[in-house]
Amino acid sequence: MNKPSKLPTVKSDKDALLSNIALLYYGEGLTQSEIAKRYKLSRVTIVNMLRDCRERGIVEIRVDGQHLAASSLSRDLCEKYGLQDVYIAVDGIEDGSTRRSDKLAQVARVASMAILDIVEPGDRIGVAWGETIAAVANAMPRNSVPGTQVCQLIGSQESARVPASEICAIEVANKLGAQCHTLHAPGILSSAELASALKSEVTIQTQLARLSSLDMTIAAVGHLGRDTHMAAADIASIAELEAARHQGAAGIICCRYIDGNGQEIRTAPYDRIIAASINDIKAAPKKLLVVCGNDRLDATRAAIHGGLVTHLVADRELAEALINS
Amino acid sequence: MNKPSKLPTVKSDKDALLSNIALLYYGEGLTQSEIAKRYKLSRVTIVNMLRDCRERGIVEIRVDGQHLAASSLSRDLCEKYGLQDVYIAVDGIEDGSTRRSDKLAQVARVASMAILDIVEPGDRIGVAWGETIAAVANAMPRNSVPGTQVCQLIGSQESARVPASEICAIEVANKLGAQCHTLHAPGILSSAELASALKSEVTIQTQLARLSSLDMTIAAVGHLGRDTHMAAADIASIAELEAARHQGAAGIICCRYIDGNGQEIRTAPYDRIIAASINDIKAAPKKLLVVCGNDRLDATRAAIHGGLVTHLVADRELAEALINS
DNA sequence: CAACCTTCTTTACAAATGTCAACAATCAAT
DNA sequence: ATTGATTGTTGACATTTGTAAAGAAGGTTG
Repeated sequence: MNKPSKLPTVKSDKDALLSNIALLYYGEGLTQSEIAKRYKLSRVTIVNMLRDCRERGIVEIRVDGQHLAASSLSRDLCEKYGLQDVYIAVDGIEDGSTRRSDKLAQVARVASMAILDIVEPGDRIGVAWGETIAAVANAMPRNSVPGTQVCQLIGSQESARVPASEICAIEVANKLGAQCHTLHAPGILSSAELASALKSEVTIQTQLARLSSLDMTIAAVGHLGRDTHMAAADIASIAELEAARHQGAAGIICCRYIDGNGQEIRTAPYDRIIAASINDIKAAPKKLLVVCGNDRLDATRAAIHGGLVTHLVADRELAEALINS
Repeated sequence: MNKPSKLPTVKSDKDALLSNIALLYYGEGLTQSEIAKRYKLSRVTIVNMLRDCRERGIVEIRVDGQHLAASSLSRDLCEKYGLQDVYIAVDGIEDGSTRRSDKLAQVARVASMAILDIVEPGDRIGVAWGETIAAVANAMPRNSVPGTQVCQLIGSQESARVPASEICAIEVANKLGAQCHTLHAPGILSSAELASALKSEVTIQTQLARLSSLDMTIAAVGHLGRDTHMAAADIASIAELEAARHQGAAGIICCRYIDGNGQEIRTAPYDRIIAASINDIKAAPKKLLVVCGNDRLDATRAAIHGGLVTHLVADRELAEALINS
């Protein structure tokens, strides 16, 4: 009466089985042994299947962003700075003993949930570059949003600390199931002339033009200290950073200096850089800024004042500092 | 330097903490003890918090519907019957030893994932009534879809086996964060005259009118056996069911009889019923049918042939029977 | 046929988790 | 101040889970 085939194991029939087992475990709350009995498999197999489910994104565990942005601190910050949403990563211990990497990981994780809250189908999303952005890309769960595009905001550049710029963009795109527009140019060139020439190449021009019509940006903000990402990636020299600081630079966003009011400061290596402009960012209706660490207090305020932020993700200490300043 | 308040515990600051802990546990993969240490709480507290997170929908564990509809059986059924998607619940043991309640629970769980796949923001969704629908409502995770409305398809009626019709609709609405339009009338009246009078009441008329412009329906299909839901809920008598069967009724959907081709059979208690019409269902562009059990084979085929189904959720045995028939 | 790969099983053990009961601290309000 | 409710803690315990190692079964390939 049934088909004679013993095991109907065409390729992805396995997927269907995995999903069903995931439902029993995560949904119904059955124990692994119960499931094993039911399907006449060993418990070890069930364990492996469940791991598979998580790794392959068949089950997706996500945290509701609304709740992350629900604290009173969040609301206070929204009001004080005119932001749309503020998501706060709260790290347990107050005495600063948490390592920066732990803190950053948590901020990144919160950011990744915030992103899923903010992104809408069809959005064109600009992704910047840096330690923070890399952490965010890494933390994002696989969760497609139909019709999205991801654009790389900063030219490709190697850095000891961080995967290259296009790697970040591609990872975000993969996680979102988005089409990815990479920027086929280095982030920094040796002379302004060369940069300028490159920018007039049709292909590059097209890529840069796209950045002026973004729906959303995901960026971090850097400080001007000597261990800043700009220096670590050989984009700016220590001397240039020093000079920028003297001209009032309070922060770095998308490899561009901004002053305390968020206005752009076009000083070296400004014209050797290939990246989205401050105006490109400003033009996007949704602008997510992800920041971790009190040393970025001024930079964060600057970015906000400059209209470069609509949604903020920060750690609790920074958030408190923002309120109290 | 900081605010003097010892614990910034305004109402939902706790939610923010819960989310963060959920992220560490589910996202980062930290162990409960590690989290407890980090936040200086006891492990028991963490356990409780995580339970809270799940119960309150702060973490949401969902299974990707695509994978549920990925088996070759699904694809075969889509092709054979011209359906858009078929989701199959695969219960472990083949010898039929699985209790119907277990099987139904699994089908319902699969259905609830399917629903999340199918529903789009702004949809007006009709929800029918019965054992199956109740199970689906129960299995659905809390997952809001913006701008959705839920409409009760069948008037309110008590039944020993199943929570009343409006309860099902309301539960689905709650889970989807949808506005809920209940039907303020009994499902069955003692006479056609009374039913007719009631249907001309403006309020009822408005409610019924809404049902002709649904974006999606969620229904099950009943058989004509004597333990059918229609009888259990005192909507149709055994005699009436018998009569309907003689007139060729092959199934019941939304308290309406349909013949083997899915055409409506307007026999008793047809005109004493207050519920959506077969045409209302037919008019919806997305029609999800949830069925469990081989005894509904004919009824399911009938509903499909009548154009009352675009998406199907079924258990594996039924799915195989549909393929082999 | 033999070698090999993949997949699942069994067994065993260590670690993590859920749960209980009894107890402390805090806060509100009588 | 006493009472009660809430919230979290401790310690103890049984269960569940993750993981490793060794082997069986089936299919593929040279």
